[in-house]
Amino acid sequence: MQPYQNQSIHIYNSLTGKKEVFKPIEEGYIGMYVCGPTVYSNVHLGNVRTFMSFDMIYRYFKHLGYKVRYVRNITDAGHLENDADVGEDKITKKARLEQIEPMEVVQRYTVDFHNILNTLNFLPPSIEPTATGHIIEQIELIKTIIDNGFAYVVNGSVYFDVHKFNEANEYGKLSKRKLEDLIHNTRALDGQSDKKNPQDFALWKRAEPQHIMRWPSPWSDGFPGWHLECTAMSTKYLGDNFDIHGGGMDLKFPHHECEIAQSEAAKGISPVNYWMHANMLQLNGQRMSKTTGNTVNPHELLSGNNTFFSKAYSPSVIRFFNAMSSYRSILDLTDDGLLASEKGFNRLMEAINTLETITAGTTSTFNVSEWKQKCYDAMNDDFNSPILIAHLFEAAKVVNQIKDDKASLTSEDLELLKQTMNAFTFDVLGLVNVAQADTSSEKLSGAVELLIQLRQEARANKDFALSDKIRDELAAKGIQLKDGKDGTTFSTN
RNA sequence: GGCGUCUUGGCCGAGUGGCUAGGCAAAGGUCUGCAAAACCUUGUACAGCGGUUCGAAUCCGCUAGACGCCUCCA
Repeated sequence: MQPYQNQSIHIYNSLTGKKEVFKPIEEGYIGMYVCGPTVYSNVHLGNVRTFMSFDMIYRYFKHLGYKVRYVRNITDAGHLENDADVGEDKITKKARLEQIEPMEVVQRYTVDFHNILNTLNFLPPSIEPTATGHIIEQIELIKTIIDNGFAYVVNGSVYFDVHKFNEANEYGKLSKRKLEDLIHNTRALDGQSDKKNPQDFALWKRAEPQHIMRWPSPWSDGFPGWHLECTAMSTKYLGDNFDIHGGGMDLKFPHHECEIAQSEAAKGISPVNYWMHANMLQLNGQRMSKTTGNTVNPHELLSGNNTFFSKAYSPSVIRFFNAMSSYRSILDLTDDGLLASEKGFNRLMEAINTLETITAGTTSTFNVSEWKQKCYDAMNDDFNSPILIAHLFEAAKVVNQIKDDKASLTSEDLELLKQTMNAFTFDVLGLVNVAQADTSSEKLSGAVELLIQLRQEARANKDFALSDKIRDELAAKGIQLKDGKDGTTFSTN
């Protein structure tokens, strides 16, 4: 019996606009695809937020005992910048600027991407396929779409015929757009396009001579369209119809809309049962933007080397901050918000450390099993991590009350509380107990313990000048002494 | 301009047609040689104006504002 058999998850499905009961295609197994980064520069912090939310979702599924195949791609072939593009994609443009090979750019930023995610305690996906590794699959997919009459070839490029597709299908059902509206509201293009209609999108693009990344195909030496790679890779590893497809809200249109169209045109079935979209990350109430300079990258956030925040924030604090709001809400990154999260996070960690030191009583004044189910209910309700955290704080309060002899738990309940706290805090939310790791350094704690003892003696002799000196000098070094009932402890910050 | 989302206490941030999270900050208290830290306690908010309802912050309409996509930036 797996834990998921006792839980009923509801997921907000972007396709229907409703929370729906989650039922995997195959019981006990989940196929989940999330659009990964384009590795032509440092990964965008907003992108990291999306991946962080899906990391938490992945962790929760695993916690429930599901076998999850989580596929997150690497877009290393670049994608077209716009319709008027003469065949140069983002990756080659960057490479030329830096005078290096495109695959060198890809390699550098892929490594960088992984470093950041490791630092932030992400679980690696089950498969991390690259676009360049699936050119053949993409070519095959294009052939099928052409054979089915939904794409046409012009000058060595292949375009998806949106109008033809829309005759018997519904283009726009995910983003709630109507083709007629798109037609009326599409800006006049510069007329250089080979496309029959502005709404059509490229499946294959002929490479211009200066384009370095290119592959042979039946139509031309060229490269695949951006929307195609996700369709090719998701269906290859998860099947023509799979459970969950996620990504950032900005990908809903046109990217995900085009994925649906490609799949339906090629296979005749809708590819995804549950579409999930993480909302955007803002910086001080404004959209992050390179052009206006209102942007901070993950390295700068973690190092504190930026002009937006008063200090560096630890990976767990960043994760905690993210989990304090819903993945479907716009999240505004601010110094005040991060500071508040840091304090809250530290308080939670203190309570979890205290939990290891308290002892069981003969009765329970707190219903642990009921509380435990509330934690699950929170996550079952479209992964409502803010509610989960509220429950964790409720438990933290109980722990502190037990420490003050104002509450008690039987040993069974205490054990259950420990297990549940740890499971949700560390396994599901992916937090790391930094404070504990810091103070476990033996040399440091040995030295500080000695100072604590000397200060204790000074205090006993009422030599407060010395005792305060020890306290203040340590504080200046970032070591805080905490006088409690049962002696003095310390923490580093 | 089109389509869509949102507007909650000092700040952040969940949620629900009546039982009104949580965090941060604040105030009071406990502890302490004094502090700090920690802990305890307190705090009735839902943009504005109408409407539906026994009852709305929660449903409907209008207004104002913010944001997103449509157009390179995730």
